[in-house]
Amino acid sequence: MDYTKVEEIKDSIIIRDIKNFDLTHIFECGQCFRWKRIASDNYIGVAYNKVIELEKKGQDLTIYNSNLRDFNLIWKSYFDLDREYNSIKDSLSEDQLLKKAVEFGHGIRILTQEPFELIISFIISSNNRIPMIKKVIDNICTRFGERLQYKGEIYYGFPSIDKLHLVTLEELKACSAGFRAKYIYETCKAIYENKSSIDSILGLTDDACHVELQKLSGIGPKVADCIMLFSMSKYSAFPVDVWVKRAMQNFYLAPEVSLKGIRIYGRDKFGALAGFAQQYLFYYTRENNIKV
DNA sequence: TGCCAGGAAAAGA
DNA sequence: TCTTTTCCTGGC
Repeated sequence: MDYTKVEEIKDSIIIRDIKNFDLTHIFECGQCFRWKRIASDNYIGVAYNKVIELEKKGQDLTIYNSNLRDFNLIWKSYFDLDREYNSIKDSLSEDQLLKKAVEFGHGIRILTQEPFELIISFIISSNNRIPMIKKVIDNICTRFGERLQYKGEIYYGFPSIDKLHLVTLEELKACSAGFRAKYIYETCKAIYENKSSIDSILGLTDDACHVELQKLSGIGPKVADCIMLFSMSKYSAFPVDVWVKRAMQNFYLAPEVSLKGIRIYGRDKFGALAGFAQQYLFYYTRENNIKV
């Protein structure tokens, strides 16, 4: 457990002595798209149809617009607070490059986000840049999500499958999804018609989950790895995007090794902690703009 | 204007 | 099975 205690104080909760927790590291490491930076120690975002505001002061984290019930039900697992990141970091730091990456992104935590939201979000991420991904997701939420309020501002939750499967291909295109609109449309249909049940995918082993996710339209190896890592607690996933590819080819492998080969090597090298290793590597190489 | 970034699907070898 | 081409959008 990476905190000592939780207190509820009128519409907010305070988590004391929180360890391995940095808002910037968590929200800027490419795993989520719906958090808005107010300041380095202050973010507002929407998850599980709730708006919350986070503020980190010293070693304490305050979650505004929440309560103890939601903390136990949602936020404790969302922020992966029961996990001791020190042991993960110590283990990964035996590798010299990883040691640097871990020091750089010392406050990263892997979130447990909503699987359906992540399936759609990472379909949108394919061949797409982060600002554009955020814009498309925002368009979808604004048009089809539940309307929420906080401090007089309007926010929108991510639409449920019950809502999104009714949306037409044209409406999805109008959200600037481009060629991915068709993938979203088809995947929503498949999930809604229960050809592919999210709950049953959740129960699979990591390898079976990776295979099963790729049966959905618009999901290949990288997107499947992201979904299982960021929403299904399957930590042997090793998403290989252009940044991780650069890092791996630069520091561990020959330049001609394929994406598939890089994934196999990463999972073999880092085992059950591959997903954590990938996150530290991704954040380190992207923030430092390490290319070649 | 043209070119680039960014993964999956479909076509080709 | 592996490799190449096409898809869409915003920014330079």
